[in-house]
Amino acid sequence: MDVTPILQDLNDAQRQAVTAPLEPLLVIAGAGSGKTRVLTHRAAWLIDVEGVPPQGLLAVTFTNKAAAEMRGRIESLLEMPVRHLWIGTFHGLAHRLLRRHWQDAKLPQNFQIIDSDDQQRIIKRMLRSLEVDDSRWVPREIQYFINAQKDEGLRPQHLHDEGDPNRRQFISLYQTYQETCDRGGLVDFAELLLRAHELWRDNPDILAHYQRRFRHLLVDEFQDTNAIQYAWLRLLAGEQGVPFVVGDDDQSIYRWRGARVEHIYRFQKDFPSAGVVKLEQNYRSTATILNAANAVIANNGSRMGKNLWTEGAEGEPIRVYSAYNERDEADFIVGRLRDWSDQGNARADAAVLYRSNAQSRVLEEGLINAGLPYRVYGGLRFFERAEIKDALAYLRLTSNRDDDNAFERVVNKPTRGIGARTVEAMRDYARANSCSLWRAAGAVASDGLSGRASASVVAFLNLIERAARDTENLDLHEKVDHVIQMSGLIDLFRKEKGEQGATRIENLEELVSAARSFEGDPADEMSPLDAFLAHAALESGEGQADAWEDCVQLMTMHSAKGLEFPLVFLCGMEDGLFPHQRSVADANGLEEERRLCYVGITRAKQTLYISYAEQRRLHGMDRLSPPSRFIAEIPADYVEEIRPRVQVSRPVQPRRSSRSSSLPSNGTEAGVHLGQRVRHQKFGEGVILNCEGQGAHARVEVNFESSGTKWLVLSYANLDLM
DNA sequence: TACTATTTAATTTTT
DNA sequence: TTAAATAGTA
Repeated sequence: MDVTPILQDLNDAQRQAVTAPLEPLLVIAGAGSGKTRVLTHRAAWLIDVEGVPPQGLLAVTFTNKAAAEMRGRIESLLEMPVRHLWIGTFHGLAHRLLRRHWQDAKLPQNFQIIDSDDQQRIIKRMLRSLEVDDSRWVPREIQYFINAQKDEGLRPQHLHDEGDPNRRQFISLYQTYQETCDRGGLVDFAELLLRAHELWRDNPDILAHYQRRFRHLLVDEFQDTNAIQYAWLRLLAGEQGVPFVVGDDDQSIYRWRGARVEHIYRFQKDFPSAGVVKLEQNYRSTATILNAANAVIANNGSRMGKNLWTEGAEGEPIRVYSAYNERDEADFIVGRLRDWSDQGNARADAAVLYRSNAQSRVLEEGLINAGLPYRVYGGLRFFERAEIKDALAYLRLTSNRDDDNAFERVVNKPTRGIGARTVEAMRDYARANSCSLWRAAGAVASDGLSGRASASVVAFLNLIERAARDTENLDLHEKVDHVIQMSGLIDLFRKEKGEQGATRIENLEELVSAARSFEGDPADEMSPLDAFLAHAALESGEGQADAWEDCVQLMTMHSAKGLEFPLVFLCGMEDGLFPHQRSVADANGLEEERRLCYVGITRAKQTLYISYAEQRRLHGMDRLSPPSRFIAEIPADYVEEIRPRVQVSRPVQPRRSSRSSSLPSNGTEAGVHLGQRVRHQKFGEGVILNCEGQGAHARVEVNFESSGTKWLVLSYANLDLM
């Protein structure tokens, strides 16, 4: 056996991990240290060298993208397709199990997956039907509570109110929510994991079967596992299993979503024979960037401890820009991006990272003005679009009449004379007889509604029945197409004014072609339609968007995890924004923010800019905030300040001071500072954004309220201070 | 039922 | 500021 292809191009630590004995192993993989490479080469090693059959291997990731990438890389290493290899997300694999063992999992065979949007609708509907005040019991909070419990593996019966009436209400709502889902055969994301765990826990023979089959477990992003995912892995590993887990405790940024970095520390206790390998050699960034990242993260306590290093060059210093305000910051970034692009670099190699999505706005404005193409990550995904969810709701109804969620969504869309009143009557009936809305609709239509309303309801019921019958034997994409045609959605969107409607119709067409290219797993015992619906819920459709023009990448630091760019901007680096106000209160929160900063810094390969604004307009209010404390944690040796920090003075109380003095025409001294309000004879009022030069050549950049930003020579401009 | 006014709240997000 | 959700009106 020639093991060269598997082992060549691996460094010592990587090779140690890949060729480790068949014992549990924890790999601490720093940013850019070849994590995916180790994972995929290990898989190839197990199959090719250790003789593990591909079906004996289970690989788990968090995103579909990571799963697809892993499969692709393993296949190209082994130079063959590995169909029997189970690679997937926790949710995808759990789903697969539940489909196979739906009876033992106590689910109806045609159970359907709901996303968090559906989940929230169900909760709102439940509150309304229970007549619970939704301003006191906020749907979002209830949703969060329910998911948090499920993430911990807890059912309502495991919870105690502890004498707290508030908590009692939450628990009771959780209970009701679960009953609603069970009645409709609906499974939310957390439920997939919880059910899959219970399936194994309560059925030792099934568990034993999978334990025998999957001796080798490969886990990616191990620091992001939540309690139920970890419990699931442990069950599967049992006594004989060989988990190979890869993670980085310094990149754990999803605690608020239930992820517990502690699992990394716990792993060695739960698997005493486990070895540990640290990957610290970085192949991505310059030494300067790595040193900065190391220095920042060193301020966190409770780490495994790790120090990234590189054989590469020291590189450029990190440039820190102190902007006057967010517009100035955007101007600066756009200027650099334009230079980058003008120098012949790919725009897609540049990324602007920020803490919160709202920050993209100013940047976008700047980029539009400069005519630089850009792409903002993190909008609605394909399958989350309203029109797509409408169409899917029709499809769901044809597959499962009892899906109340789908029923409510489209019963009057397009409007067909089934108003709030009628729906209310159906809800009442459904509640009184604990049946689905579908059955309630049938009952109410024949007795209890006005003739007109009744006719409308019957027409709707017939429409769905007819859609189901007519498309029964059609191929999936024809079925999707037909149901969309029959639904009347196309006409509805055609009437919509503006481009919106046209876009929606295009998206519906796209849905048909998504169905055409969809290939379900023939091993699954699901109808192609159910498989497609599950696919739509589990893969929100990131890959749907194709072929982007070469453009600058805008995204949050969270969504940048796992990516890398030659040129990176970290912007909005101000205390209160980053670290975020809501996180600074407790030490855990602050440490997570610091890890996020570590993630941000380590995205950069060559050039890193950090910027902050002295003054920022947030929620319509101007706020002054100090630079992020994380900036000060970067040793000065690695930093080059582009413009020294300028102190912005708080605006004088009466905003318009009556005494305005003329500027001295001979220089930048006395009274000219960034943020100073000035008035120009022609351009009106504005704010100084920038100054440059001295004496007769001194110039200032002023942002005028009515005429935009301009550079003016001080000695000619005759500005009045205000 | 559709459009308009008012209110409210505002990290991060994958499945 | 602004986007979304709700309440009120034609």
